[in-house]
Amino acid sequence: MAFEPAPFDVVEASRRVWLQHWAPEAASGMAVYTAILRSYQLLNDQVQQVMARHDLTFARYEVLAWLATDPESALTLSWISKTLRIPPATVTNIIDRLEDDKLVRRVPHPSDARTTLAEITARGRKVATDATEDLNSTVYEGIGLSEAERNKLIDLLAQLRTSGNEFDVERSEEVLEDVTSRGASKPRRKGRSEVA
Amino acid sequence: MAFEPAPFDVVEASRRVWLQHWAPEAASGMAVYTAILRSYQLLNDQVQQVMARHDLTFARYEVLAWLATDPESALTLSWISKTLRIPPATVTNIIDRLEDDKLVRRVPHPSDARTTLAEITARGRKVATDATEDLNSTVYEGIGLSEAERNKLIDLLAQLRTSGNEFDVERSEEVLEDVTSRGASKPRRKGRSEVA
DNA sequence: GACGATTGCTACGAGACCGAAGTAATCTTG
DNA sequence: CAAGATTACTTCGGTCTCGTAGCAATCGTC
Repeated sequence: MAFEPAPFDVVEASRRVWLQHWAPEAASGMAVYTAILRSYQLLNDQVQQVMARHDLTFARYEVLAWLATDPESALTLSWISKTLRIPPATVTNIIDRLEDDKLVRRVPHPSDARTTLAEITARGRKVATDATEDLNSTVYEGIGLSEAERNKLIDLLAQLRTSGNEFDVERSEEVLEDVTSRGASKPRRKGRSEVA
Repeated sequence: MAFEPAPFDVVEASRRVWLQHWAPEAASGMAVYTAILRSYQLLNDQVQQVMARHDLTFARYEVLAWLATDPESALTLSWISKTLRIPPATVTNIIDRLEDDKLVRRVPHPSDARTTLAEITARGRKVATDATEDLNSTVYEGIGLSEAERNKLIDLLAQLRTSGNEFDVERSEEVLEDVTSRGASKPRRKGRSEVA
């Protein structure tokens, strides 16, 4: 289960191969994708080790963490599917597992009989908190860049995501205000659970 | 199969949640991971669509592409496993599938009876070339950043990977020279297939 | 207010992925 | 040169994932 370093920098190797063997004009794009892929593998491996300690997968944790910080402690399955970009069938499976472990409960939606709410249990909240603290100290705080470099990286990736339409650029700001105001005393215009 | 944008920027939303609800000191690290994850999802989706057109998965393509540019047209399974960081059992499975499709052939190693070489076939080379051209034009050339920004991004991710020991930093340079000289007339000190 | 379109979720099945254990060949060390 | 350790690969079994199809509720439109 230990993470073994590759014998050399595969991103740089690929870049050189692309420059001399394939298409030079695609080399930087290829290197971006490969660098993102391998950075993802690196971090994902660490994340998974943390998740294993809490009997979770990252997908299950993600759902749990969003539920834990939701003011209603409940979200619709379709909201989860769209926001975390998890196919509906996979959401069903994830909620099934979380329910098996008593971390979440299915609740019918009060006004729309088609939709189901996932509601976090006290036990689920505890697991979410524990796993988050573990993640924070084990992985997130140890990512090896300065604060300025991290912000630059986050910014460049935001540009990449924006240009690739990874999220609804038009409406994002508006929804973000709503998310940010959670827990504050002022009433929110529209419940998060209703966004879907 | 169409890629649906998330309703808002989940990276930025998570960052705000971390700042106000969890641990502020872990917020930038969390945002880095989430940004990498979602950038990966964005690009991976595009890559997979290309792969599907060529009856490949990305893992199978990656193996094929390395074989296609190897001077011997052959690599040991263990080299593939270590370099592309694919577990041995998965390499076996990948080579099985590639062999089913006649894109690759298993060949015994000339001097070590334990090791097996995967050798690319003419058909495999054609598929690798077609898929690469498709990938280049469909995904890699269309990544939305300037050349300077791409290089900055590649550089930051290289720092991240270096600090996380994603590859053997000590020996990487030496091996890279070897990789780069492939196809050149001068004899290489040591065959790539022998690196393992 | 009825009917077609849409939305929300689930059941099913196939495939990718990979940990662990097993087999076989090679290396190491005395 | 004979164990014992190591290396290379495969087999097996389990989990996660997700495309497709189906069902049920709701919405939109005339």
